[in-house]
Amino acid sequence: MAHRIPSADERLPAYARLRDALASRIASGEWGPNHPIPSEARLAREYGISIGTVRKAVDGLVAEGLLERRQGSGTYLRRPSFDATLFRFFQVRGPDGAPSSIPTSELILRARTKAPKEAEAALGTDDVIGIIRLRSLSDEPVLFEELYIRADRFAGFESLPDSAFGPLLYPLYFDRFGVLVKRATDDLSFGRADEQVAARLKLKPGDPLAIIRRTAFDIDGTPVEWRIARGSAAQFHYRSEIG
Amino acid sequence: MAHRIPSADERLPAYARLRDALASRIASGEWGPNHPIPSEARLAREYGISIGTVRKAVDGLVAEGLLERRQGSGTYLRRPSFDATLFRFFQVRGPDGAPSSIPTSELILRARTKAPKEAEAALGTDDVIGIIRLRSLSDEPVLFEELYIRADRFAGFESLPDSAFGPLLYPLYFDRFGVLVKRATDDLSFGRADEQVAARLKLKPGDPLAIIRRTAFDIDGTPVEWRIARGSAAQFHYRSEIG
DNA sequence: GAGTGGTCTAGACCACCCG
DNA sequence: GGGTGGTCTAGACCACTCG
Repeated sequence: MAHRIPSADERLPAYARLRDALASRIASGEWGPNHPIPSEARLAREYGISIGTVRKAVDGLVAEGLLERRQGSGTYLRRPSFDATLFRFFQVRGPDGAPSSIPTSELILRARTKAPKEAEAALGTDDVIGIIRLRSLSDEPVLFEELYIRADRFAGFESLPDSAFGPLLYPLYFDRFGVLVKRATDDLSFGRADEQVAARLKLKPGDPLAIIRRTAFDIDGTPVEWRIARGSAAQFHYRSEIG
Repeated sequence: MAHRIPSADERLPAYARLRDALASRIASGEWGPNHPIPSEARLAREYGISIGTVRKAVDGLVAEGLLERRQGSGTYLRRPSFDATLFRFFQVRGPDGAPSSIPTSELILRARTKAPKEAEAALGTDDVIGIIRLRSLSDEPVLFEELYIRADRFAGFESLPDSAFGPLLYPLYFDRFGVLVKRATDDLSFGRADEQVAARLKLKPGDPLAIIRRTAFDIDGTPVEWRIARGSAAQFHYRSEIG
């Protein structure tokens, strides 16, 4: 009975209170990426509830994608590994129909700046770091991306060495800044290329574009990144499963 | 211990075997839409396992969307009510920003026919009933739809009275033909309008189109419907949540 | 072999729904 | 009031991981 469950509505069931308590301990960064959270038996002892109830709380967090069980080893933070790549919107296949090669990323610009209106509205601040990237598959440009991340969460991002960047940003956010992107919303629409975008993507001005606007949220619900990505509509292809 | 759990791998855990057994009893139509399945206590007795294990099995089916618990009443089949409307891909808002009115549907054609190649590939048969609809919001045409459903699952569909049709087909499938659409895959891409589609949607030939191809599956995994829907790309808007 | 999560038991009491 | 699902207990044994 060591842990007080903080500020939880007393009427909530025990498993819900433990789930919330664990979520806030996770959000506070108490456990690193490869350090297991306390065992179920231990949590049961510490919170004075039974193991079955602890399991139900942990089940909830696992279902939410925050935790990951490893049998025989422990329960760990899940690395921010959900398939959030924007390439899922673009099907580029070789002549044999096989999925094409590994995406690459060319960093065009990175600087502390004032957010454009749309990004400011999404992030709730205009103090941001702006990033412009061109992303390619098999040396063919596919996506032109403009990103803004909150300066208060990513202090020093501008001065990271280029070598720190891989094709994916979210692992970098996590490893260097402790920002765990938990969810994102992608907004898809359709438009036409202006001169700048056309030049970057090797299209003609006026060519049809798929436009994706994304807002990504931290584990505590704070919006930490806003981006707009543009790619040729001709290459656009998206599969959505429902049910 | 009344029920034999049919042909289940003996090595599977008890909850998994019960889950599969219940799924196949559901698929066989043993319980109607407003008839509860046996209570948890009863299932525990009949299958010779404990209530906690029954709950875990039922939890799985609830998570899959097959069942729905109603506290104090029982556990029921979930009506096929997932939001599968293709209008979710098209944002049509009034000048005040409010979502626009109720979708309407104009039935243009309905006949037993031979499926086109793509539909045959998806359905595994070319013996189908074809349906062509034009769907509108606020009297403005938004979607031009071409559907094919398996003739063996929808015997007599051609001769339903027009009055049987509402804007949504899946409730009709369920109520009249016992076909419960459990999941579907939507494939989105962009293309250009041909003369026929342009005329129906009040566009110009060559105008950009959003094209959605859907395959819908029965509860037992059989593909029962394939459709292709086209709408103006300018109105296309889709929001996807990930995480 | 010690510790972890995975499965399972055989109950209990509660909140809720409905006839 | 009787039956239902919702929560919870206090254990058990197993399969797995890792030092």
